[in-house]
Amino acid sequence: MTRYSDSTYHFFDQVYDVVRLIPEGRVTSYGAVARYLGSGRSARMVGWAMNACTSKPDVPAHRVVNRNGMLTGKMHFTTPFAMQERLEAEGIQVREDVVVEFKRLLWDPSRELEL
DNA sequence: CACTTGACTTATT
DNA sequence: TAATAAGCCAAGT
Repeated sequence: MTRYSDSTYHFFDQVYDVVRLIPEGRVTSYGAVARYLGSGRSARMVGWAMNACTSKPDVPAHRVVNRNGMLTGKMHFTTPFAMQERLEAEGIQVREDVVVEFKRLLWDPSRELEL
């Protein structure tokens, strides 16, 4: 198993916790999660964390897309279609690998959680 | 140790 | 509005 530094592992947990809070039928972006976690974390790190979450079925990774609503991570799922299928199963329409009405469905943790 | 890569985003041209 | 550059930061080579 790949080993990560303690700080990195902690960061992974933070990302997973936020992703688990995304309501069904909503989506968020890597950047939104990174901003919510703050403290020098970049969107790339969030994507990197998600890449390691494939073995964590309880993390709704399909609800995390890039800032344009594009399903950039679809190729990392069990099948390239799994991500879109899961989204559509929640009532989220996907067209040309992009979430329809993304702007309306966006769930920004730093705004929705309104700390 | 230097360079490339990547589930990203923002700024600049 | 679209293409490019720059910032990002850990891992892999």
